Amino acid sequence: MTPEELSGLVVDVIRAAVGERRLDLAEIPDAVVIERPKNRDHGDWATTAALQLAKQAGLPPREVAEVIAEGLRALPSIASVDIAGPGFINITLAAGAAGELARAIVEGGPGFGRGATNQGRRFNVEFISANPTGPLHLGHTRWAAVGDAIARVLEASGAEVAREFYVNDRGVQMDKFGASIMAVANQQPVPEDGYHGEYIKHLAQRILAEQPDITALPEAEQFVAFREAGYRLQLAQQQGVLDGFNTHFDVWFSERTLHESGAVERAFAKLRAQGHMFEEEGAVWLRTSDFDDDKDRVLRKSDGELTYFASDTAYYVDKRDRGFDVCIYLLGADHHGYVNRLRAIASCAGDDPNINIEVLIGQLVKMMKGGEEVRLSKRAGHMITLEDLVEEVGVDAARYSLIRYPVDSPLVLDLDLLVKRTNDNPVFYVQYAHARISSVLRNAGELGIDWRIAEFDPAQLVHERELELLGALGDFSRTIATAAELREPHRIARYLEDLATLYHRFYDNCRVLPRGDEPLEPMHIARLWLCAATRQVIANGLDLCGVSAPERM
RNA sequence: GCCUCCGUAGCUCAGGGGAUAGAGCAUCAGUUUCCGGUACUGAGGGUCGCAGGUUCGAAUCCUGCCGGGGGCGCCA
Repeated sequence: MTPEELSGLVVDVIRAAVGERRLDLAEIPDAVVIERPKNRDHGDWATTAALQLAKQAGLPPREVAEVIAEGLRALPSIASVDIAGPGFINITLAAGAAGELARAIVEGGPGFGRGATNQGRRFNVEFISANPTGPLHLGHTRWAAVGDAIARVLEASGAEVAREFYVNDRGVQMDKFGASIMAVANQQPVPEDGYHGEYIKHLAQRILAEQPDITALPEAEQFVAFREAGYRLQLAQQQGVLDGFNTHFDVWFSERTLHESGAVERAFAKLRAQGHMFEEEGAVWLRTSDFDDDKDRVLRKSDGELTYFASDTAYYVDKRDRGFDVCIYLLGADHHGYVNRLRAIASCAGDDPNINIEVLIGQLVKMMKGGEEVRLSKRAGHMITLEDLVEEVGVDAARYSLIRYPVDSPLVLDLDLLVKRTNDNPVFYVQYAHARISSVLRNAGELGIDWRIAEFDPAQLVHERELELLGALGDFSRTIATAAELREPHRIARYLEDLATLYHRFYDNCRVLPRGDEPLEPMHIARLWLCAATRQVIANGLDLCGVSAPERM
């Protein structure tokens, strides 16, 4: 039985009790909270329904619990019900009912655990959005992993999701970038405020190889040619690297197209109609201070130039025009000052900033190697890039370790640890469990055991370790739903680590395959189903992290 | 000055108002005729930064302080 099914049973019992006037409730809940008790002595599952409903029922929680417990005890799939503490209801399932979950998981396959809490909602998840003026650094790498995982988790909750990368291909930084490449190509010193990385030299060399006559162009033309060629090459570099990082964007949105397509004018028209635009000192402003922002923002400077803020504004309006219900932004902590102004944009556009826009702020990433912090600097020559990290630890370890912490906690990656193939390294611990199960199932095949077509008797699963494992498996759906709702994919990783531990404990105590010349018993088949179910959940969970589930390692 | 994040075991960190606050590492002590020991079992280790408040109940929510990271001024 899945916890969702159990929740349904509890609701049925409550409804019946209300019908018989044993409970007096104005409103019967659609579902109740079903949790695994921390202490296994308390049974398979627990619900706080009585505590939640006591006030409404006008009864002490324990009396409400007694009514619910009585109804549950009459059900054949429930072995026993206890009331504890202030009114917890602890439930132990009948032998076969708990084990049926393994069948549901195996039959559910890759789709097991998915939910519908976000069915029908369209999300735009924007992340990284680096300038196309250099390689992606470690901060970008965190967003690549986390943003993609958030998108995956949202999809698993039924949502339609677009992953979007905003390309800042307009403005001063692009010009500095172009000027830097041109300077190097002409063997001149790079401007003081330009880009100095080694990659600038490589870009210059490639462009010179492709366009040998480029330095013969007049300076103004040459500058544009270098800038555009560098842009094309650098963007392609970022795209290739992200592709290799298992992060695939649906939309690469160029800031230039925002201006060329008339999106800026459309956005301005909308904001003007909403009544939040005004002119002062020759500049055009958005009155964001009408909302949470601490001051008004300039859209068009007095010299006629559009500000970066104007692009942000038009971009948001454009996303909403494209039909997204919720626009999620992932920004680094160094951009946290943008939160209020972004939310104010939504408000000025007539949207609800608590519904249509979400800005997630992530703390920055540090990296340790040999006990020393490696400093990051986009402008400096010594830059730690996504490729550097992947080269050292691989895509799986990189993604997993970036995902397994809440984004609002600062992250320190210990490279020396991440290359270890031991269980200090959580991704190996989880992947190892998957490989170990795969091995057991392979061995079953070699013994001629086809557990899939053999009859599965779930009542065979009665060992304490088996029930523990089943309980954890049953928590997977709720973990996904919570991770999606809170935009916290790290919960998936933590869940997988707990699940792996419980699998190892089961494996240590419960022999799965018949030994030597032992006959094949129904218990063996049942345990193989449990193994297969566990492997499926681990694989599904790793997929939500964008991490591979190896059958051998 | 204002904003924001953090403060939980020796270390790195989980813990969306619920039962005795958890995990990994580290330390110490154990476990294997045969399915992957890259595993498992046990022990020690805590005024959950401090003080108030909200309520049946607070590590969790609110306020104030202390300590630390980061940010903010027609810049991109």
